[in-house]
Amino acid sequence: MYRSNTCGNLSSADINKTVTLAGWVQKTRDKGFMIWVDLRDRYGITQLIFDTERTDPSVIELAKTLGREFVIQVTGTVIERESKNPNIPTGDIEILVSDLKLLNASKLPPFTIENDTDGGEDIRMKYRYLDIRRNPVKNSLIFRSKVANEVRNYLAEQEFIEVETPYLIKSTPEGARDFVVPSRMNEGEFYALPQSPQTFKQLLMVGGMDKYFQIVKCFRDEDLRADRQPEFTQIDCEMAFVEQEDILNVFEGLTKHLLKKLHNFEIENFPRMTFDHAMKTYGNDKPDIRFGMEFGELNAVAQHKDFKVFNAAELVVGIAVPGGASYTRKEIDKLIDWVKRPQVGALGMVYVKCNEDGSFKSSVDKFYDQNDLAKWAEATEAKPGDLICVLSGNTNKVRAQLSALRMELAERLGLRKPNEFAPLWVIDFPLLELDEETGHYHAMHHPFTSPKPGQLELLDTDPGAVKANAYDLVLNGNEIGGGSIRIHDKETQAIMFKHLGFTPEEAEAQFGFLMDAFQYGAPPHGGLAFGLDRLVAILGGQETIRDFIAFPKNNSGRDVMIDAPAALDNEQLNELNIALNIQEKM
RNA sequence: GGUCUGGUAGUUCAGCUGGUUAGAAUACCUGCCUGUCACGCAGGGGGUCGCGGGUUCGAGUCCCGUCCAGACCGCCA
Repeated sequence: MYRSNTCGNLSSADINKTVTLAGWVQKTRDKGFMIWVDLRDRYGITQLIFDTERTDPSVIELAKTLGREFVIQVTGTVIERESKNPNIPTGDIEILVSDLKLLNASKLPPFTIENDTDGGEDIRMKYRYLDIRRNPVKNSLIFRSKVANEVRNYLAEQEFIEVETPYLIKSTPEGARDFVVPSRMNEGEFYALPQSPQTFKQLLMVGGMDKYFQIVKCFRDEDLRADRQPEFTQIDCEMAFVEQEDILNVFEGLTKHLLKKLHNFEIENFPRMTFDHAMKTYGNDKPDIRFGMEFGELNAVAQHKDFKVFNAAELVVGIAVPGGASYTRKEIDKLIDWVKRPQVGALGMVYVKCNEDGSFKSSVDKFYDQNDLAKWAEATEAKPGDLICVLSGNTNKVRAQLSALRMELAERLGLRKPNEFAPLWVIDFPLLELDEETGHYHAMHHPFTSPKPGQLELLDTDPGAVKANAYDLVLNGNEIGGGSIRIHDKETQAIMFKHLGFTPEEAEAQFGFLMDAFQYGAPPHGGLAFGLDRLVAILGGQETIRDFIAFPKNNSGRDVMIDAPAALDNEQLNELNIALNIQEKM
């Protein structure tokens, strides 16, 4: 037996007990007459004491050699501390050690194993196994496990069945790039790793599985972000014989269950907002509604004077920044520089200070009088003391820019409170999205999404106006889940593929198996998938998902710990019938 | 593919308009210390300033290139 207790559960109730503990040396404090050692495991820290008067000299001698992160086993008596530490759960007691065994020594760790480590991201990733010993990472992984358990509890209760779908599947040209795996037995052919189990879960519905879910890895070979990894985990769900309303209810229930179990946070029915309304009011299809600062469109009250910039603009739109009227000229100039950064891309910004006395001072006083500005304030719901920030130009671009400004200012003003949760359904997404570069439409969600009833005909006349039975669940400005009611008949699916630019032959070659299945009694069905990594991070109050993934990849998709990806040797390449074609860099 | 920021001790960083022997904190090592818990005190070791080239009497500092890391844009059905 390595241990009788953990380092987190002894208290004054255990005084005089003989216990055996095992763990890592967090820290030694050698006072000469006594040595204290903080012993750490997953459960906490317990203080060990080696006393020149009460401990065998040979044990003291060994204790003096202990360094950080040595793995030891001790046996001793639980005693009451002479000076207690109220900051930790085990602070009333310590272990008077009688036996010390060194289980394994440790090299000096490259960074300190503490909550506020001295190590940067880089070095922590290289020694991730040491990083995981730190509370922030350890607790994040434990939290993730809890979330996954609660998901399973809830869905099992609702009679969902967890089914595993294959990881080695077929590449399709739509959507994200696939990770590709060469087949040794099938010369010159490749599997692809799934971007999502989409078609398989639909086939499970055809197979009568009715209510399916899976906590499943998905893979996308696209560039990364703080909240995007090449392999990520989805809570993937599908239901048969359901309408959109049924799905929203089930997964609103799941989200409520998680908020209740993990944060004891209760909330009434989630608000619902159409995609069009979200874009108009927040410039964004995943608005953070923990705070206001809603868009006020100003075309009607700003395009009647000689200000050419506004008159030429498709959209003039502003937001009111609470308390912003007190910003200095310098601060406002910095704000203007911020929106002009290439990442945001605005050409400039007009501002209006709403003074406490009800008057207005703007950067365009030359063109607009107090009456005009009062109407702007009305449209943006600006109060005395606020600053109205106004952008103009191409509708889509301006909305994106003002949305970026809204989020940035809210962050600076502390309006994005991590312990507040504001879920939201965004519904009625467009079915298709125009690719500005190619001029072609592609599926906004995916090609299996059904159009709203009666809108199929619109596809020929005004494809951009067709709305889909598609919905996203948004939490605090993050898309945490999305789904749709699917197409379940071959004819409609064929029409969709046609509009997405597939020839009938291409559609048959890539998705023939699905359309075949639709001919054998496919039930109406739909579903949704949550991004587990992001969901866990947001529920955990963090922006970055990396600490909620045990072994994440870095910005360039590398695992710096195992040093992957890596080259294959020639023997392996030969076996796979692969010849490399790498151009020498000039 | 692009924009921006960074790379100096084990680690996190400072290092001005180019100018003696490149610093601090922390970690580490040694000694001291009768209740520590961010222990304290005294001392010590520790550097290819990412890499390559250039400008210069002289480069951590300026210029060019390159590699690496991070954030973002494009991308992510």
